[in-house]
Amino acid sequence: MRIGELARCTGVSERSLRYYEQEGLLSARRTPGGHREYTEAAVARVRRIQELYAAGLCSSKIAKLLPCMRDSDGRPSRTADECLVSELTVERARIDRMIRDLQRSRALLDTVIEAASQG
Amino acid sequence: MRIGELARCTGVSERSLRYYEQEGLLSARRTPGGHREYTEAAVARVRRIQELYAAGLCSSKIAKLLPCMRDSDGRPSRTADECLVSELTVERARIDRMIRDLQRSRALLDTVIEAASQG
DNA sequence: CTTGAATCTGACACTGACGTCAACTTTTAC
DNA sequence: GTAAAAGTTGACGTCAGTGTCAGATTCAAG
Repeated sequence: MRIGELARCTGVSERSLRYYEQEGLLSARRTPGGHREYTEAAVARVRRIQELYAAGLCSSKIAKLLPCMRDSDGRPSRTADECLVSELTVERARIDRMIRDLQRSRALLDTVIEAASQG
Repeated sequence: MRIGELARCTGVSERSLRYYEQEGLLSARRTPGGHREYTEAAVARVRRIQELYAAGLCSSKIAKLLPCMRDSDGRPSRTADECLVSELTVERARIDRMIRDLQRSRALLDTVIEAASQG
């Protein structure tokens, strides 16, 4: 699978896919001519990367985290070391705060929307 | 209350407070010399602004939304019009998706953290 | 009146994921 | 073999909120 197809079937731009490779999040075999060749597993991986970006993790954190996660076609290739675990624990706390904040903001929007539909 | 005090007691930088004013999110009376004078209500307002920023709304959305919310010292000065309601509904849907995504990512982190503490 | 702390405006820098364009090469289709 | 389509690298631009610095002004205290 080449980059165009992967882009189409994940909805992620080619630019982003090359960026992911540059950041060490995604790898690809190369054709003799230098074109990227992706496996089917890349689709799930790209989706997962997007998910983690959306959760506010930066490239370097994702790069360290990915090898510790069970992939669609394999067991995790690594276990998180002590340092990574402490980083991830911090991220998890941040995510928890973020969820709480989003729920509050959602409630605020609800109030305004409801007030408009009533009044 | 001047800008330094407001910054200290909200934890938001003076730079950001001036930016909020520039974006129409926060207003202040001025002393004869031009220094900003904030009321007590500004503290709650700044916290609310930060909350909405954290929920991913941009300045212009927040600017339109704020007058429709009940403030600590007052009833909403406006009701959202049809256009704003539809924008807010879109934002609410985005927030809902974001919460779901965060919960998924949180679960992923949990799995990795737990695997490390077990194995 | 003077001094120092606080504030003012305006401009430029940064971050990080990604858009976009240029110039070139590889692959694909006929 | 040739043209079109797809891919390559590299560089620079964007956005939005904020950091930071410079130079000028105002405020509070002695």
